Amino acid sequence: MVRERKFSDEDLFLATKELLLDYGYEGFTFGLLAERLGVSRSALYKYFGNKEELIMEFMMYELDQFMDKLRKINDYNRFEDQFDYLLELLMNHPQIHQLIEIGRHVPVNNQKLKEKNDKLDGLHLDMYQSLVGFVQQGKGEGKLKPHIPDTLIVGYILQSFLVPNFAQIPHSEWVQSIKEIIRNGMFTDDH
Amino acid sequence: MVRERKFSDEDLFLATKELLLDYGYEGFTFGLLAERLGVSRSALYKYFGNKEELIMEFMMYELDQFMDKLRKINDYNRFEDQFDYLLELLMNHPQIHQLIEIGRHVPVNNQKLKEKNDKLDGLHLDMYQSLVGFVQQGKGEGKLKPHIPDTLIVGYILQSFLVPNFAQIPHSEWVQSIKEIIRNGMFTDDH
Amino acid sequence: MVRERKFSDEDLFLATKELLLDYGYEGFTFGLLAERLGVSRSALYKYFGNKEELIMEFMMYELDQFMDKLRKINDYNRFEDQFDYLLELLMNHPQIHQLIEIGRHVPVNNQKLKEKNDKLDGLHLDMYQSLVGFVQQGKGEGKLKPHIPDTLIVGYILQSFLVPNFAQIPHSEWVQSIKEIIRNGMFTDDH
Amino acid sequence: MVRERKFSDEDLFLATKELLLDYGYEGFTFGLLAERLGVSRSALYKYFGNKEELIMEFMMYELDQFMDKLRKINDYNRFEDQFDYLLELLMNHPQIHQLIEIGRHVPVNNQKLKEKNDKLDGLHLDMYQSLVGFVQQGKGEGKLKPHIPDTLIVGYILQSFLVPNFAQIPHSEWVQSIKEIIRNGMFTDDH
DNA sequence: AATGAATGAGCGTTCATTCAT
DNA sequence: TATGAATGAACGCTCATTCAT
Repeated sequence: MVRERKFSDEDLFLATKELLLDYGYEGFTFGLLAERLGVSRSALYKYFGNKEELIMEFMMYELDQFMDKLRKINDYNRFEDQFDYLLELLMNHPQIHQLIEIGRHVPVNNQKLKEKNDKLDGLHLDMYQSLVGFVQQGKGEGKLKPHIPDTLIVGYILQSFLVPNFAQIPHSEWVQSIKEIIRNGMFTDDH
Repeated sequence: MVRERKFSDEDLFLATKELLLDYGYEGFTFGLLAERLGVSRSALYKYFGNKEELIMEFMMYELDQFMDKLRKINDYNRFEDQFDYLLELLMNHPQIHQLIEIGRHVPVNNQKLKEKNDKLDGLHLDMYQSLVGFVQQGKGEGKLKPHIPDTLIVGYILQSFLVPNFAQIPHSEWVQSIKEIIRNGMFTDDH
Repeated sequence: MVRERKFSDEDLFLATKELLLDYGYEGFTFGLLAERLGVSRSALYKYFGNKEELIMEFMMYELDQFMDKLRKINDYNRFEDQFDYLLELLMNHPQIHQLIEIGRHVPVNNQKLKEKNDKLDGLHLDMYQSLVGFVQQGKGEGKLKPHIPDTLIVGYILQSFLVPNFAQIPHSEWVQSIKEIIRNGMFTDDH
Repeated sequence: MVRERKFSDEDLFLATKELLLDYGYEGFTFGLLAERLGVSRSALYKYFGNKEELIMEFMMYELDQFMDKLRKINDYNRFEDQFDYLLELLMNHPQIHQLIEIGRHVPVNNQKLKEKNDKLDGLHLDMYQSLVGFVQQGKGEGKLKPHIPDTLIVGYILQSFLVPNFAQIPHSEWVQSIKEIIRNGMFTDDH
């Protein structure tokens, strides 16, 4: 009964993700996105009322997916296992932190957007609490140093995956090293 | 005899720095800069052919200054002292990494720009090598774990200062904790 | 056997009228009209080639209806009765003049439209002549001042109903006053 | 020291006036205006922050000029003379009423605009009061019929000059007839 | 007959950049 | 050296219009 769409939501969200990471919020334009999808700029407005809305929807889509996986951290009882699971997860979603930062740049002008933003904040909070919960479990088990602020630990772990791997170190080695730094730092023990 | 310039390079670069950090690359405009300097937009074109060039020049200026200080790391013989000096330095230039990231967003369109970009890459390399030298000294002294890639160590240290301090942890405590994570990780020793 | 239309011409023209009066020619959009009719925008194109055409058709429909009533003016023999009938009629179609003005804004781009426009002008002429006929009858009966141009009299009567009633004078009083001005002017007789 | 302007404010306001009358508020575009002035659209933004502002400024300019002349109505003592002066004035500014109506369409979004709007409302009020004063003087002198609402008299006089002169009746005759209708209506006295 | 998908022209607006003085 | 005037490309967005089902 009707023409077939030239692009799926997945296509669009994937392109959005790449462009956002490459150009940031300001640098992201409908022109860029439309070009990448092979459609006209105006076509995008059929699905998203405006730029903010598009990015908000994308953020929710992305965070939703991430949260589904993050919540599975509670399938593990021991902190060590949770830690392994978390790092594995972050490895596969290395830019989640960066995306969230970009999301903070979205100006919230109207009611409709405000609702989306609140929903997004909710997801954000979920994630944060999930991670703080994990940190506290670690401290409770005596595994994490108690005097380091929770927020620093959380931020640090997220940030770790943003270190650019210029020298193209093989992935597994890179991750192993990150894990080790997080666990035991960079310094040897004989100090 | 000749009219005096209404603004110095220092003024200009300082304003540029603040604006870049506040608004990002896309948000940075000649209008903002001119306004802050109290001159007309077109006046800026006497000194910088275009926006990219201006930012490139600024980057070089900034990196140059930073490198002058970074090179002083060699005034110290012991790795531990170098480490302390480096962290102190980074603490006072927390945005150096961020600025470099912004610099990466500058599109390189023409030859002239390409030359500047290469020059900047050169400085970048200097900095990188200086830091890698420091890392190797640390490894040589048996202080740094030898199996962690040099580039990861360098990147990690730089990145550390970008973890956002949302919870407003006092600065000295925050820095101490960062140092400790870098040195000895987040985990306790009883493992 | 065939699918039934989801909206009648009457529905459509009524909606068009309201929207035109509310939003003017520029503010009138297919989107608004489609929404009010509960159909898709593209459905409208089955019946009207384009926006201008639609408005033209509407104008003709509207003028036709009005003319049917206006022609009844000839049911009356005496000018006075015709005058009363006319004012009554205009009172009940106060926007007819306004709609005609809006109609003038429609750009006539192509041949097909030009034909419609000519047809509309024809109707317009009918109306005009009908009114001029009325005026001449008035002059023939010695009721209307012979030296005032026919077209001014016609235009004036039509225009009278467009004076905005900002002060919310009650309708009957307003109309009575208009009638009086038309008949005997604003000035008292003692001059 | 600087390039010469390609158009004066007078040029611009004149073009604005014509376009507003031809196309209405919605139909008026920067593209149209720029084209008529022979400059680029963006050049206009040097002088007017946005469309609303431009139209507001124009309105004030236009009303200011009109008010300067309207105020001179008080140079005359007798109502009859005032009446003659007023009609003469309106003849030379036939669209003033129409322009004000268009002015009402301008959406007032921000503070700066609100101020301009208030100023405009002030001018508007001046004009209205000036005219109502004139009407009351006429009633006081027993020249105007006391039972016709002031606002209708004012509106009617303003509206009179909007009757389109399709038949191209010579100007002086047209005006004389309008005057007569206003004074003594369309009807002869023998009724 | 009717639909949702898509396009393209145009709008208001911003901004880097060039021009003429 | 510095300026205000002007341009043109691009942006976010709207809407009449066409397409394919």
